[in-house]
Amino acid sequence: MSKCESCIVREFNALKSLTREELMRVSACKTAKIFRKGHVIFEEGETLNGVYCVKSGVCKLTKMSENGKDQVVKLVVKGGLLGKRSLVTEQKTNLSAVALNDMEMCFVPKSEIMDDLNKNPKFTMDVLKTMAEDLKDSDESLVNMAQKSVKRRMAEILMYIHDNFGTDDDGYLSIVLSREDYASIVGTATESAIRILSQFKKEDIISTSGKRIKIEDYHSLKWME
Amino acid sequence: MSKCESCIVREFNALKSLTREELMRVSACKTAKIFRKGHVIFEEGETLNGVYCVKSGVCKLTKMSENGKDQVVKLVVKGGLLGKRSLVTEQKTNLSAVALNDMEMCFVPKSEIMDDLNKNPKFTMDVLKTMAEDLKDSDESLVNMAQKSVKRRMAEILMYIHDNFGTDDDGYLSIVLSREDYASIVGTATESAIRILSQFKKEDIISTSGKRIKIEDYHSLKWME
DNA sequence: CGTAAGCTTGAAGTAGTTCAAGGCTTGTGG
DNA sequence: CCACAAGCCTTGAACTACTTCAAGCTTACG
Repeated sequence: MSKCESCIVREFNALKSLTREELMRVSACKTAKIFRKGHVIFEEGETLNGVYCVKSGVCKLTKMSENGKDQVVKLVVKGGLLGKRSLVTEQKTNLSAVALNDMEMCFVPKSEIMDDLNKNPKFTMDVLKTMAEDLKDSDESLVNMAQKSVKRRMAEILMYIHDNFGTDDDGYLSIVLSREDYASIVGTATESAIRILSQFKKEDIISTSGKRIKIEDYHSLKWME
Repeated sequence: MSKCESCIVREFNALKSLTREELMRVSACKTAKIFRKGHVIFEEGETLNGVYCVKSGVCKLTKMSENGKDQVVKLVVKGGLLGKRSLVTEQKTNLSAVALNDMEMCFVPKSEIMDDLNKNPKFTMDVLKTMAEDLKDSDESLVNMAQKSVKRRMAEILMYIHDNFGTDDDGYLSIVLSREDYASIVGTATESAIRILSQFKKEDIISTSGKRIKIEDYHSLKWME
């Protein structure tokens, strides 16, 4: 098992503010875990006793609505921390996390890191900053959800995935989501999501191959209605 | 001007974690401000150089969508802090704040409080906790917006206002919002908001008097579709 | 007491949902 | 390696929710 001190992922998240000694202590207690595609990492309502740090792979954070449909709240990739909120409050988690492909993660027990959170202001400040950023993103999502059309939201999520997570060698989006996942991100019925994607396909804005999606005309997506 | 040390509002927000000395210093630098109904406290994109602490009155935090419509993100009342996010990150604010009725606020310059944020872990932790709570609320709102009908969302915002901000002596909601504000919270056209409220009125779930709203049958709201 | 701002209603149009059926992939066991 | 089943993906058609424009009404306020 590699050490936290030398883990590249550290550069991407709040752990970078820990001192060398703090990191070594954390490193000694962490557990590396592998989650297979589709695996539920944790579920809404569970008590988390630590945070997960994503080393590779992608997962979705979802919340169940009263109508029985899941809503995707956020996608998390390399460097992201799962369970930040539960670390700070004493509450159970309000989201579920599901692996979208095979993932490598490090689990750091709460007990190890709480002490640093209370004593290292730089670290606390850094967690605070990522939280503030999350909050800003969340405001943005809320407005998008409330005011934009399904078509527009779909265009934006495709661009978001393209820009943030990139494409594979053939030019297809490297994150492969089911139509149901897309529907759940955009907040619509699966059929609606499919219809929008079909329309994009007909207009030569995207091309598909099974579930995979390639963006052919990025510019058209950008100026969508 | 009264002192922060003896301000009751302090009990409701993160300032409670400041030591007596810290509070006295903050107190010496704060400015009391009065904002009249409808007054814009700050606007999206402004650089805030401090936080506002609400002593009385209510304000809405809104974000402008690309379609030109405002979306209400949050209502803030006594004890709430405005500009928390801008305190932590060095960024401009992403929301606008508008007074919904006459408000009393204290303005604390950033310079005064940043030092405490860096040196008093208890205070930082407390800000972190309220931020985590905001984030949870925000997730909840996102799911509601994405998955629930306008009617349902309207019912919930009425109950929310009733439960959190109470009623006046006649039983009317003590926060008075325009139909446009309701539309902007629920994320719909003003006419839709009006129609839903009219429907509630016809079904004797609410009664109205001008803009004011009284909830007659709380139970019907609760079991809405 | 007049006028502007906000509330209400109607009617027509559009976007999104739902149910139902059929077609493709992918993976599995014979 | 093929066949078949399960799980996606796709499409159609009817329905419902929401929007938009347009007009009339009520209330608050100078």
